[in-house]
Amino acid sequence: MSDRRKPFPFDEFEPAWQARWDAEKTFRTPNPGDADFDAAKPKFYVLDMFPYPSGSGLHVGHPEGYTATDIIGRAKRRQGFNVLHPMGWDSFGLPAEQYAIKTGQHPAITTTANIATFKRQLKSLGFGYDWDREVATTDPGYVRWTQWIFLQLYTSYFDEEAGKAKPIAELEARGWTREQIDAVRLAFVHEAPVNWSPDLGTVLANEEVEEWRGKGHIVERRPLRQWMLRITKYAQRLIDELEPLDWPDGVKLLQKNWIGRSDGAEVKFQISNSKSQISNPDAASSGLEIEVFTTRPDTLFGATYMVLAPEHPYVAEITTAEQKDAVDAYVKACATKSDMERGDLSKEKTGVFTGAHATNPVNGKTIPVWIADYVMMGYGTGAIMAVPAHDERDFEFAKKFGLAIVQVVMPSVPPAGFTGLLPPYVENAFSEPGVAIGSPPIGWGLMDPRGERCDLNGLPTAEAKAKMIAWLEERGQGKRRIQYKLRDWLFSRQRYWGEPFPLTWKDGNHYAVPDAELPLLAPPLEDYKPTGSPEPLLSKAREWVELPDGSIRETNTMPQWAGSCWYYLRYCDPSNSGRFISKEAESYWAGNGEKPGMVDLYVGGSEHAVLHLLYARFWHKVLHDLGHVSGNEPFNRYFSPGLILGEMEFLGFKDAAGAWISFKDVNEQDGTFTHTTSREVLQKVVIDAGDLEKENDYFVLKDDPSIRVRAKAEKMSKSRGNVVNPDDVVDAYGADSLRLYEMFMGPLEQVKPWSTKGVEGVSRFLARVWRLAFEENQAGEWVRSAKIQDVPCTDKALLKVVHETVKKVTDDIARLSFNTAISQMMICTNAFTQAELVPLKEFRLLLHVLNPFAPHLTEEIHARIGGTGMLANEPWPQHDEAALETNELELVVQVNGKLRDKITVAKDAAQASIEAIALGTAKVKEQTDGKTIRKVIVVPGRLVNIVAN
RNA sequence: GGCGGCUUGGCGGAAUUGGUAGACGCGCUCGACUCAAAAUCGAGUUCUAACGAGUGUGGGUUCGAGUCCCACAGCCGCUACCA
Repeated sequence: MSDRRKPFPFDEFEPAWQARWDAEKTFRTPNPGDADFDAAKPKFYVLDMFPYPSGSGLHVGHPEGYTATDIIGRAKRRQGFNVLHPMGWDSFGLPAEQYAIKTGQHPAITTTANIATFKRQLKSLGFGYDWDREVATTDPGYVRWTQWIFLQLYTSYFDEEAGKAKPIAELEARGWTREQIDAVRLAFVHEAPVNWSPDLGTVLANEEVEEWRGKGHIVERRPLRQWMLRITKYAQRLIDELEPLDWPDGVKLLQKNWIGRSDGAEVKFQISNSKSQISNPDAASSGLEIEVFTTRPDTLFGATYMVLAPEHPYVAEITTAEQKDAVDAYVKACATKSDMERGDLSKEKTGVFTGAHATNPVNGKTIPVWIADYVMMGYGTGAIMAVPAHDERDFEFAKKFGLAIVQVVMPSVPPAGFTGLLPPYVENAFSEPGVAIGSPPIGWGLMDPRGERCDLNGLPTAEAKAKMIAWLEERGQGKRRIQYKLRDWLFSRQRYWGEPFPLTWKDGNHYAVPDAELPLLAPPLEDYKPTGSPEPLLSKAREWVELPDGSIRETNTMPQWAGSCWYYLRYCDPSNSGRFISKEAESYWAGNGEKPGMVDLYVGGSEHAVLHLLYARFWHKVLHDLGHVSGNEPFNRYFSPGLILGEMEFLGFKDAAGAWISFKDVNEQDGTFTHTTSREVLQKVVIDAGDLEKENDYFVLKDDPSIRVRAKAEKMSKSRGNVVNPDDVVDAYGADSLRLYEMFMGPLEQVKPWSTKGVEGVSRFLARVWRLAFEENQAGEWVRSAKIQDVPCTDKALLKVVHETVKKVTDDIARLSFNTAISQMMICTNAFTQAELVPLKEFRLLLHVLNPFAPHLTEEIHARIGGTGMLANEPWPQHDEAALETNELELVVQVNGKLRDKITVAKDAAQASIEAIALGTAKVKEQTDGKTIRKVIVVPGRLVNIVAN
């Protein structure tokens, strides 16, 4: 590789420029208070999602987003902004800990080594980061403030009336008891079934379960005492305050769906034969009530049975003696089932009758109470009223167990053959909105003992819902309820490599560690192996845990999310030891208040579009409520780059019998496919793109259609062996080529396959730019080209292309449309190549706009052709509008919408004369011959369309 | 099942508000240079011999549709018994 002749000497000048940017701190960002800070400059905060420094180093997916932000940052800087573009490390995490388990090496050592590799790689790509602001979530100086923020949550509660967090000191002043306060803290202790993984030795958040299961780890349900964060209090604000943000609609929707607001009602059902009643038949009035949540209170007249989750606390109480054995067996079976088994939709509904009955509050009817695992304890009240006619799941269940089905809604547009009476739904449930019927059933109102009647008949679903809720509320039988899917955030882990909770326990109470003692760091352990029991790893360090005054430390640690929830704040003031961010820095980087968010542009993978972004927004809102930050959102604009897939591969072909024969080895020299299992050569076929014909998702060889070759791009992965290492690309083609290629592949947000040939293409383009300025002499040295001359540009067409390029590149950068910007610069370069001579001034304009994309190459050329200073410090160029103007325009002439001819007219030609010219051309006459001209449409500067028939 | 996205040459993709479909790059073909090759430079390249046809399929709106509307199909992503 090293003796391969380079098309331009990037291997010499790229490291030199990187060293110079480092030494001169070219991309250092002045903060308020610094000597070189200029308050008049507007701020621009462009942020990358910081990486987890894994052992395998940078992946080509990383530079995709990083190059995009680097281009924006460099351009904005030259456009007069004070640009904050920092980088850091999300350095807590499981892999370093698992490595420690294997080797006994402290995770900090592994982490430091990995960070060094990542940093070297990032620098080799020439990114203009302000490395003075580098942060790592594992730094003691950072942990300290992560713990401090946790204590802010711990010492706050959510004031429902104000709709915001407030310090618990206010409650203490009001004389609240410790117990009352602990019940409302934003960080609280909760005993609940959680996802425990014995082999990882930790509890996982619901959201993380599938990820780790997928990697082959065991995850089971267990009731454990855990720390939780009360994010559910912010559910509504997390929806509402999303609205003004400049995020992709898809991501906003994803967050909204995750929070999952449902509007409905809570309805009370009286249990008519709970044990307490059975033992004391007179105590009917104090009978047990069970609340259900429903989004369709309008269907209450159609509720024919009730279902409780197997874990529902009243199951044991209401179950009759006859049903006890069956119920116990069912509950036990559900408890041992994994979530996966329970969630399997394809399986049949199961359930058991409890023997109990409930009274439907609207019609006094007695309905049976069942338990079934299709009702979840974690959502709503863990109990439902079943309306089989109007809910698919209830319908399926009722069918299976022979329960009554009563229709109470009919479609607004009755189906064909509808008689007007009730054809009980026999095929499917009708779950869409419609019109209420049978609510109440005919004649029923007269029989109501209290003379109360809730008549929904004839009302459309929305109105029927509202009326029913009002009716229930009036009688205390239920109330409107808004339910969210979002659950409180399980915040504790039992790992070693995470922030310890700054808390101690004494006599069953928890206490905050005093601020002066932060950061509270975990002690080194000799053995990092999980204990196998849910006891946190830190509990092994007895000396650390047991304090002289008899209290003990909390031994849980925080999840990896903790550090990434606020790192964007720390970059604004990374070394402040007195505050997590100074007031001045916060107020400057938060902006002028026109926009809710602090970060102007946030770029990072969509795998974080729900959790990380939601968690960071939650923390930011709490800090905002407590007066620590001025805006209520962290990220104004968010953008996620599309995944880069591996190179397209030829995977196999179909044999005569139609069976897929897979092969991995294609000998490109003789074009033979080798069968992977037998290793014998099956057939000789030359694979050549031109020989292939597309057919569905595979290709057919033109001369032998029986042989099919499938081309497919797949995710990069070690097991597939299609991972591209950025270091190799930089070695072979240079950093500028890698940067440019990743931006040229296609729209930033799109999923796209890697192509080595594509890298060669952009590398050739950069070489062409280089050769505009230099030519190689006999000695193999690059000397200034004779074509490049410091003379005024007399070539109007060339001047036009150059200024079009300045304009388009400027616009495209703002639109994040880098692929089209690059294409325009290629057009410009081709124009220079074909020109007689290269006028220096115009050539410099190209270098200026190419600079953010290919910073090394452009700086090198600039310096070698006598430029002073660095392009990076030059103001951004402006295009000359006059150069874009032309005297003549080419117009398209269409007849009936079809292109027939082209005409050239003066720029300011009158419409009438354009029409006359268009109608007069030979081709138009030919097309309109014998027809009547009905209409002539002239679109100025574009076309003429003649309508004739 | 639900929600979202996508579908344009041999390939990646362009067409910002409805106005020349296929920019730019890859690949391929031919030519120049070379003993030869690589590199480089130049010409060509949607399909079709041509008339014409053509942006997943069928319909609609419009002088004009890749772009807007309706229906359908295929692919990808997320989510999942959320009452």
